[in-house]
Amino acid sequence: MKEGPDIAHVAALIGDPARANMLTALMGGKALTVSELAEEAGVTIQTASSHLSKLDGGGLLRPRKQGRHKYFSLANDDVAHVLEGLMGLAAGSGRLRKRTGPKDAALRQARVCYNHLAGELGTQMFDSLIMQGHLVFDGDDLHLTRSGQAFVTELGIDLAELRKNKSTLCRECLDWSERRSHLAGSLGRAFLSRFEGLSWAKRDQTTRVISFSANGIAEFKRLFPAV
Amino acid sequence: MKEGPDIAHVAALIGDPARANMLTALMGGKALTVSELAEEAGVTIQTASSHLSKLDGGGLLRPRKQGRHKYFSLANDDVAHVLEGLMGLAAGSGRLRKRTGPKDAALRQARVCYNHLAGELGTQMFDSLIMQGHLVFDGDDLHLTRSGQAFVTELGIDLAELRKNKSTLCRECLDWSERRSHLAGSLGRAFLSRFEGLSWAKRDQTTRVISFSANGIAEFKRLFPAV
DNA sequence: TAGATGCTTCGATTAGGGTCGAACTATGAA
DNA sequence: TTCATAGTTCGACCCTAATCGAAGCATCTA
Repeated sequence: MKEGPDIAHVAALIGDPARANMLTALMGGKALTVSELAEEAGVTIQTASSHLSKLDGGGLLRPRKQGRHKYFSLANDDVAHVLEGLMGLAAGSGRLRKRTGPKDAALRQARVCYNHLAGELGTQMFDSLIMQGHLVFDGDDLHLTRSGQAFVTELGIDLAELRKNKSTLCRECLDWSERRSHLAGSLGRAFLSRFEGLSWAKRDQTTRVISFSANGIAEFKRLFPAV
Repeated sequence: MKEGPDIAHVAALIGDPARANMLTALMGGKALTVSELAEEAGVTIQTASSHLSKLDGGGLLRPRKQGRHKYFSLANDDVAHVLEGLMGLAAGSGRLRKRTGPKDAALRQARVCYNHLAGELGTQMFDSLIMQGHLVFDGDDLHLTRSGQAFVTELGIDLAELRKNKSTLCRECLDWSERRSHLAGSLGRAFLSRFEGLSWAKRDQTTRVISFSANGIAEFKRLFPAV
């Protein structure tokens, strides 16, 4: 009847509670096994298996077999982007899964969004990088300037290694809690893993919260002063 | 079980074919009545009414009563943004509702995305505005420069009037066909309606196609030269 | 007031899909 | 080879939600 892509099918895939739980869990960035995702979703392994094959069929996931384990992660940044958008809508219409608790505050401050830093600190980092001229918009794309290249290298990130990766280096991602952009792409990932490597930050394994050490937050504020 | 917004509920709302058809129709930007939407979705009026109250309850729609008619439009740009994102995913996974036909080509060239110009011409306009320095990124937000203000005023757009509106003036919106940004926000709307006012462009009432006149396309290319 | 039109509500039907138990396949360990 | 663990497939059950007819409410026209 109508032209254009079949939006209902994808949305229906995300629309089942069990599958939505799995996808939300995968927003943590870590690849998870079928059993782990079953646990997350609160269903049996058979059910989870069925859901995962549907999600995979819809192009939302990227499966990888390793021995007798099967790992799933989100297919790409676009998927993560849409999921964040949906979270924004859900949060906007005032529906939270649980009442706002202390954990939510932590989530708002710093959380992982499919591998990179999101929340207040995420947007602060993004704004600061722009303001310092390390990152500029080139039309629609984000571009790391010469000064930016020096900056990240100084921090101990291997740019040459990152560029080998076929995925985009810099990319903006909309934050559902902040309603502002933060940095995604392989550079976004690299930042977060560097913070972890320096022991500035640590991911909670079950929630998506990222907790910074006292020293870590100080170093962070030094590198990325608020605008 | 998990923290964060209830993504499944919103996604499930979009995930029903009838509702997805309605939302897609509303991406055209025009407010539509219950009966019109029922027609679009291919269901009876009762069914449509039920669907619409659910969508409204989920915060996706903005209803307005006018006499014995009830008009619905999308609640805001965020909703349109998520829908475009979903279309991108659906298109990416190779699912089109119908085989690609001649109408699709027209859709790719210029279509309406919830009120503003999308497609090739949309991204061309956006890139051109950036390149000419009429539009700049200010952190995460888009900003109309002094030269840009002169530019749009010259074109006959009343900026003072637009600013009275509470919604954002400039905003970027990701295009599912082009995978690039185009201009949304009240300025984006104003551009499109100005093009219509000047008889440069005309919207098809049933599809989302925007057709430019020969003169219109010439003026457009003059104002927004390709980069 | 009477009639027509647009929409909502109620109730009954029905189909699609989520769920899990049980059986089966595949990989790894001993 | 034998056992254990991870995941898939099959089949049956069951529940939600989409659907529409019929009746009711609201608004406009004459």
